Amino acid sequence: MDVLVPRPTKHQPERGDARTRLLEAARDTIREKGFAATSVDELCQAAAVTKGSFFHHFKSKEALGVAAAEYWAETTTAFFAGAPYHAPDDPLERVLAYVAFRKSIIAGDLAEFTCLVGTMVEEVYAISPAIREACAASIFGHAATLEADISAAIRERGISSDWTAESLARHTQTVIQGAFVLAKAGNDPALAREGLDHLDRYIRLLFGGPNKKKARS
Amino acid sequence: MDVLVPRPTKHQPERGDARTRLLEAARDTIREKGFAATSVDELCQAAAVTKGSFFHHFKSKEALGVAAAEYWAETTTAFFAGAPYHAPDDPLERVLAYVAFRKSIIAGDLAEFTCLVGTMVEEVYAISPAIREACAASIFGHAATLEADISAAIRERGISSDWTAESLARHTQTVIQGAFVLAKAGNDPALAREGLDHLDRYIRLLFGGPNKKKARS
DNA sequence: GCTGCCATACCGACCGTACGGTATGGACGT
DNA sequence: ACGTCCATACCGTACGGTCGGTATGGCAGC
Repeated sequence: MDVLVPRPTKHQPERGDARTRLLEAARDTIREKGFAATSVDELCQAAAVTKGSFFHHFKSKEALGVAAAEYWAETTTAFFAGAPYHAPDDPLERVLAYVAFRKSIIAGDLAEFTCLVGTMVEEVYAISPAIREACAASIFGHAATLEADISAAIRERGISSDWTAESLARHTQTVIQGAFVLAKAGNDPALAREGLDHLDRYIRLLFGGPNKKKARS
Repeated sequence: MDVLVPRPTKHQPERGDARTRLLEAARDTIREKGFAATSVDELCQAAAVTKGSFFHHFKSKEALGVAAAEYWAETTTAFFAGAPYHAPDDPLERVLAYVAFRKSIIAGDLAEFTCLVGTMVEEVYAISPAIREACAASIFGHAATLEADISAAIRERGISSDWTAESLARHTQTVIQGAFVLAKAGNDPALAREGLDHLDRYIRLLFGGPNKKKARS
């Protein structure tokens, strides 16, 4: 339990520097135990760095929280940009493929698929505006990546809607975040997948469900 | 599964007994700062009791968390049982009235309308099974109160569904919990109301397609 | 190419305090 | 007289944060 990773002593070790290791440890530990219940010492141990190193890279625990949220935003952006749901030609199919993809990655331990920034913002929204804003940037930034496809789907299908692409994009995140809460409460990932099924059904109904005629404009 | 009933004392009848005051302080403080970031001393100060009194009523901070979740379940059950959304004769109207009611109480400060057990379970699901289960009982117990109306609506409208009343009832809580997460991230209650609008639209679509928005009846 | 110098990265002992929890005893109703 | 309820004083420790220090690598001057 003592030795985890041989510490690279070079200055530019490929993605293996102490700062990154701390951010990864923060990501994993905070997702499991929450921000407040995660101690600096614990993070240092998990990342195999010392406290001196921690406070060299982050001026406070709160700063680590902000950096962790930003790191989360960066890594998830890259992850979803490279995901296969962008393949379909039809924009609505891309949106539905996104939902299916989100559902497909809900597996294994809860802390492996739940959302770091959703977890963090629940507990620190009132006590740390800096962390709250970093979490908001991650969530709403990710939601924004769906807007183009939703807008294109609205246009292509000639839907007349009393809702906007922006609003539906946000709602996907609402359902996903809520699905994680119920999965945690019930300690069952299937509860999260269930929420995604309803989201899929909702989107299909919005874009011409059984009783809806497609009105080509 | 019986729950200890807080008994009134004659000691300081005007303020309620210490146990109840502590539970109310816990409800308010934990909703704002989270469970881990709320200290026992802080709770004692807010409830105007001493630490001796705290540990007389609760054997540990974790036990207080469990009791707070149970207290939340009791008070919210009573609150929703007395709410006006049960009035309509039509079961579907009752379900929609529930959603509208949930939307209507989203106002003011975030900590005034967000869900204690949803907040708590996000941060303690992995470290306190007891609290997690108490939160689960509150969430899923509340969801279950919607099942009868949803089932009746399915029966009455004669729709064939590939989803169950139980599942849709849970989904209402998924959307509500997720709506709170986004509202906290964006620091804006309107984000929560937006989620409820989508939920309303989804339920209407499920029960017979493009019903226009309910005219004020 | 060695030397001196500096910035960055990292180390680990240490500090003040605030934390959860305990021990003990008194007030009060029954 | 006894159990419930509450108050005060206190304890051990784990917390976030500090500080003096070392190791490494880049670079300029010569």
